[in-house]
Amino acid sequence: MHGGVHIISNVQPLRHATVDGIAARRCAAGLLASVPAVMRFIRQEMRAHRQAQLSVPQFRALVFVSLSDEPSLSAMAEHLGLSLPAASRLVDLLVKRGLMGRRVDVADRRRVSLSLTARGRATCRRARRATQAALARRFERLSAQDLALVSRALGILGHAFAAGGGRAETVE
Amino acid sequence: MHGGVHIISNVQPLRHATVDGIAARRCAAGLLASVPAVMRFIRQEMRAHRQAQLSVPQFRALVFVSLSDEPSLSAMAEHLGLSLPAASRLVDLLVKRGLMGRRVDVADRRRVSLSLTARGRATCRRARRATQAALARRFERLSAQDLALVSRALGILGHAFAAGGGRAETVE
DNA sequence: TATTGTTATACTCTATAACTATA
DNA sequence: TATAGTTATAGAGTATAACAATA
Repeated sequence: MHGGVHIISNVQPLRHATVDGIAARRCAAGLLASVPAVMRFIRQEMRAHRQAQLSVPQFRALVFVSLSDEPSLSAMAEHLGLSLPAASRLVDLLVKRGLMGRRVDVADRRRVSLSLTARGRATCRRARRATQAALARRFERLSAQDLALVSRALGILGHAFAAGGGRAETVE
Repeated sequence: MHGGVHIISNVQPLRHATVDGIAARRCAAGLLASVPAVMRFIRQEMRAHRQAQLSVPQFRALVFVSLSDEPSLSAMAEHLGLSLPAASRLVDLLVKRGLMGRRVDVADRRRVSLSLTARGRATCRRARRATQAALARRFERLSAQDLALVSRALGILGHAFAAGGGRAETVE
C-alpha cells in the first residue's frame, strides 16, 4: 500500500498495485489456500495418536507453559490469541486430565500460576514427536532444495505472525 | 526414513538421521510452530469482517463449491477432510444463511448436489478479499526477496498437503 | 476503580453411532 | 448388500456478557 511506487503493467493492474503489494497479495492467497489444509493434517495427527490425544490448542497451551516460567492465565491467553474465558476453559480440561497445574499466586492473589505436571511434560513431548514425525514423512518426498526453501519461509512466517507480531516460539 | 543414506555427524545425531530426514524434521518443527498462529490470524480476520462473518470451514466450503461443478456432499467432505456428518451440518448452516443451494440429484437420488447462491458467491468473494488484504498487510513489512521465497514455499506446501496429497486448490 | 479470573450462555466444529433412502 | 446422507449425541473451541475477588 505504501512500500514501492513502481506500477507493473504486464500484470493485471490491481488497486494500489505496487511491486510489494502484488507479491504480498500473492503470498496472502497462497496462505489462504495452503494453511487450512496443513492445519487439518496437524489436527488429525494430534488426535490420532493414542497416548497423547491432544487438540491443537491443548498442545499449544502445554508448549507455552513448558517454555515459560509459571505464566499467568492472561499471559497464556494473549500468547495463544484466546479470550480469557476460552483460556480458562482450556486450562480446566488440562488440569482435569492431570497435565497442568493451576495455583493462586501468593504475591498477587488475583493471578493464577500455570505449570506442567510430569505427565503433562511427557504427553507434550510425545505429541510433538509423533506429529513432527508424521509431518516429516510428508516432507520426505521433497527435494533437499525445496526443504531448505520451505524451512526458511516458515521461519519468516512464524516471525510475521507470532502473537503481537513479535517473537516466534520455536518448538524444539 | 528411506531417502538418503548419508549420515551427518556435525549435527546432533537423530534416530534415522539422514540429510533429508533432518531437513524434513526441521520443516516439521517449523510448521508446528508457525501454522497454528497463522491459522488463528486467518480465523479472526474471517470472523471480524462484518458483512461476511464466515468461519474458516464455511469459507473453505464455499470456495470448494464455487470451483467445482455441482459437487456432491461426499466430494466436499473428502476435499475438506471432514466426516460426512460434519459436512452435512456445515451445509445445513450455509443453506440456512442463504449462501448455498442443496438439491437431490435426479440421476441418483441418494446424491445431493451443492451450488452457491448469488449471495454465496458475493459473500465468498468479499471474505476472500478482506482476509487477503489483512494478510497482505502483514506481508508488506517483508522484503521483496522474502516475499518471493514465502510465495514459492507456500506453493510447495499446498501441494504437499492438499487433500489426498494430490492437487492444491488455488484461491484466486 | 482497575485487574484477573470464573461462570453463564450460545454457537460452531467435529467425531462416532444409528438410522433412512436409494441403487 | 453397498452407497449417500441425515439425525442423535457428545465433547471441544470460542466469543460476549455478567459476575466475583483482589489490588
